[in-house]
Amino acid sequence: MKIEDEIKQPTFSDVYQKGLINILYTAGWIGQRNTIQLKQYGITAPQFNVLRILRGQHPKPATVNLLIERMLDKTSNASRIVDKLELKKLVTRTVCPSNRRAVDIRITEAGLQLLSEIDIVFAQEPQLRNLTEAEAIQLNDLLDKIRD
Amino acid sequence: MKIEDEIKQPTFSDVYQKGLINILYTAGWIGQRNTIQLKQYGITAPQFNVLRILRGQHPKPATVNLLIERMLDKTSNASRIVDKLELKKLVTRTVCPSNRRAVDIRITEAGLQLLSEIDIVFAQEPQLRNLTEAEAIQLNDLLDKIRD
DNA sequence: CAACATTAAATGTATGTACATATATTTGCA
DNA sequence: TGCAAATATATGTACATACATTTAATGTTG
Repeated sequence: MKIEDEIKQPTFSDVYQKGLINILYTAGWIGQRNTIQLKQYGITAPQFNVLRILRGQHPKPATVNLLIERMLDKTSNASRIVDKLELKKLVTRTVCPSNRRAVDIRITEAGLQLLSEIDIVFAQEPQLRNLTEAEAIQLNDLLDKIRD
Repeated sequence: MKIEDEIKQPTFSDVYQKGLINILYTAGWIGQRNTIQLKQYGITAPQFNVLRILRGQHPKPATVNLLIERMLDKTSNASRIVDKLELKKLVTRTVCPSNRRAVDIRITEAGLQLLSEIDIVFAQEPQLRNLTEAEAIQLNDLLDKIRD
């Protein structure tokens, strides 16, 4: 559905303004779908994001700093997201031996197991399925260009 | 900058997965810029969004339901965003005479004045300035197609 | 018209975002 | 060496998100 109809705004000042709104709206639309899918696994989208970063590092640990660098939303509070994951036994947190200011965060076996379950479900229901491969590449190029 | 470098993830499972992450990341990037600009006017992005909807209705009132319909994030809590705007005297809230369950929300003169100031600043610093008009149109088409 | 369902908004709770500040550790250098 | 600056993380506060529940008004129907 066209963005004009989605938010019931018949006109925009120009196509740039419209593009801006469209990115924000579409991101919210995707985020909501993700939230719903993740809910049945008892985690939120930022928690899922952190778990995937930790799996990428596994079996090496990550620090809070590394998580902040790689999170989609760099200003969010990684400490408290790790708190929640630790409560669910999906990650461990130990003082880094070589730098006692830092904290080594590791994904647990339970965390890896949970991610692999979610992977299967997400793979079965591919996102952006409406785009051809060429269109998906085009989209990536346009988005990268916006942030130049 | 390419999304691979932004979040330091050298590869993605496919170009669709990459596009998905790219939309979420770019939306966050835009949102952060907006937040910073709006901060000097003492309002947040959702509050700004609600004010613009109310200006679109002006001088007619809007209900909370209408706001929810038109907000970029439809699941957010419009009641409490209106609370904050009312405290700042940017909107008024009166019981709707024809349906005493509903509330008529109107933007005040101060609210209109604030929006016109922000408009000037935003117009001077156009968003998506790196795209040509043709590219912006292409982007809108791709995003609309994703949500089909 | 009374009882129940529906609708509109507000409120409660857990989590996350944004940002300032605090605490502990390490580093650099006078 | 000792002390200030820098670094790594945690904590506090205000606001927003997500969603369940509550309150009040309006519709509906036997």
